[in-house]
Amino acid sequence: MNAPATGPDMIDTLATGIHTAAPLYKEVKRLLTQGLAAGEWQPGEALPSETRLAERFKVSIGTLRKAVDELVAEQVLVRQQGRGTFVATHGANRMLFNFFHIVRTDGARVLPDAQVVEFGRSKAEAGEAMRLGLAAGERVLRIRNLMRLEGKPVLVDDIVLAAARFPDLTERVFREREGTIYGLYQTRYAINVVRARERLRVALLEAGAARLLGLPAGHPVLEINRTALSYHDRPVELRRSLVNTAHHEYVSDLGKA
Amino acid sequence: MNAPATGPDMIDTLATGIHTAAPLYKEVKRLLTQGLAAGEWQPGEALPSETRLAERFKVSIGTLRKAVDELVAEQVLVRQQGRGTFVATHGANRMLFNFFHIVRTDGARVLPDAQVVEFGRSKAEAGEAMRLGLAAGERVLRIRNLMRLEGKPVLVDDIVLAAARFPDLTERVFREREGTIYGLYQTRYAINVVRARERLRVALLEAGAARLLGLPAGHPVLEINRTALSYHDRPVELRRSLVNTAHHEYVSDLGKA
DNA sequence: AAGTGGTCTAGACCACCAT
DNA sequence: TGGTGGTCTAGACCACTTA
Repeated sequence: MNAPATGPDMIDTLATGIHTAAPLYKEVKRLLTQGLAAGEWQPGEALPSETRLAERFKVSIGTLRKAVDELVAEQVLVRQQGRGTFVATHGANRMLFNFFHIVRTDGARVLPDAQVVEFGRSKAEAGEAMRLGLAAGERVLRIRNLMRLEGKPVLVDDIVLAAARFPDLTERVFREREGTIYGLYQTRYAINVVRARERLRVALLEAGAARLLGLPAGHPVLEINRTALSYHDRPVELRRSLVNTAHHEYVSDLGKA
Repeated sequence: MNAPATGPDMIDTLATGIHTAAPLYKEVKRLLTQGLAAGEWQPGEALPSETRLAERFKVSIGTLRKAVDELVAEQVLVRQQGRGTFVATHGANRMLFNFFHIVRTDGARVLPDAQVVEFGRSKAEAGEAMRLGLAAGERVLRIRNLMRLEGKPVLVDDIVLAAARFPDLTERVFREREGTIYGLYQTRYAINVVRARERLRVALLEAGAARLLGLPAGHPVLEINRTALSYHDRPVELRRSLVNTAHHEYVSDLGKA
C-alpha cells in the first residue's frame, strides 16, 4: 500500500480517485449538458460563474473550464469576458453562420425571409419515423416554407416535426413567431437544436415547388436533406430544402472539424 | 508601487510581462506554424516532446499544450499518447474523413479511385489567377481526373495548380504517385493542404464529362468548386468536381465549427 | 524503466464589465 | 469596486508506448 502523497496529488486522489474510465472534465461536461437539457438554465441566461460551478461539481476551475471549453466550441454556450457564460440563443447570427449555408454567388451572406405556404398534420412515413426516432405511424407536423433572399424566392423548405413534441404548435403560432424557427423551438418548447447533418444531391422540381420558385417543373435544383439534433444527438426536425442555385450557392468549410 | 508578489506570479511576470496584445499561446502557435511551413518537421515526423518545445519557446507546458491543442483541432498535428506529436499526413483516412464528402446514399464512406484523363498546361484565367493568388496569365497545370467509387464512375475533377509551385510535375509523376493527391503535394513539394472551402451548385454536364460519367450531355449534376489552402490560408489548388448524385450524396455537418 | 502525451489541481494576475 | 472570464505558471500523477 502506498503512503499518501503530499501536495496537490493528495487532493486529486481524494477528489477524483483513480480516473481510469472517463476523464473528469468529460463527466463535468455531461453534467452540464444534462442541466441544459433539463432546462436548468434557459437560453440567453447566464450560468453560475466558473468558480461556483467548480465548487458545485467539486473540481478545480481548470477542469471546469475544460468542460465549458468544449461546449463553447460546439456553440452550445457563449462566453463573454467580464459578463459571464450564457446559453446560446438561436438568433439571426447563429442562424446565418451556423445553420444556413446558402450564400449569394459573390459570397455575401444574406438573411433569409421565411413565408409559410402550407401547414398540416399527417402520419410519419417509415423512413421519417426512423430518422426522428418515432414509432411507425406517429403524428407529425408538416410545414412548407418559401424562403426569399433579398425579396426573391430561392428555396422551398419542407419541415417534419413530431407532433407530440410540439404541442399546440399551430400555423398561427408558427407564422407569428418572432425570430428564427429554431428560436421558436427553443423558447416555446425548450428544444434546443445544437447540431445538424445535411446530405446534398440534385433533384428535379415537382410542380408545386416549381411554382413557388418561379421555375418550370422538372428544373434541376439542389436538394438538401437535413436532420437537426438536440442534446445527446436526439433528432428534432427533418427538413428537405430545394434550392435554386442560379444566383446562390451552398458553402462548406473542410478541415476545421 | 507594488511589492513583488511571491510564488508563481513572479515567474509569470518575468517570463511574459504584460500580455496586452496577443496571448502567449497564440504566439507559440504562430511559431509552430512557421516551423511547419518552413519544413522544420516533415509530414509523419514527430515534433520534439512538449517538455522540450516548452523549454525552447520559454513557456510553461500548459501554454505550449494550448497552442498544440489548436493545431490538433485543425488536424495539422496528431497526438499519440506515449509516442509523441506528429505532423499529420495526407493518407487515405484524412482524405476520406476530411477532404472527400461524397458518400453512398446509404451513408457508407467509400474510398475513391482516381484515373488521370487529361494533363496539360495553359495560362490562368483572370478569376483563377485571383483565387490562386497569381499574376494574370501565369502558367497553370490542368489535370482532369475521373473518380470511381466501387468501380463505377461517379465524379469528374478538374484541378488547377500554379505551375511554378509544382516544378517537374508531369503526367507520369502524377499518375504513378503512391497515395492521395494531397499526399503527393505534401511529400514531393512540401505543400501541405490543411483546409478547403467548397461552394456547391447545380450544373449541366458538357459532352466531355458526360461521356466519362456515362450520362447524357446536359444531365444535371452537383458542381463543387473547391479552393484548397495551406498554412496561413495560402491558396494551393482549385478543383471543380462534377458529381453524379444518383447513388451518392454530399454530406456536411453543421454546428461543429 | 524511461519517455511521451493526458488529466487534474492550485494559485496568481490581467482584461473587461457592471455598479 | 467587485465580479467575471482569459491567460499563464508550476507541479503532480496517470496511461500508454517502446525498448
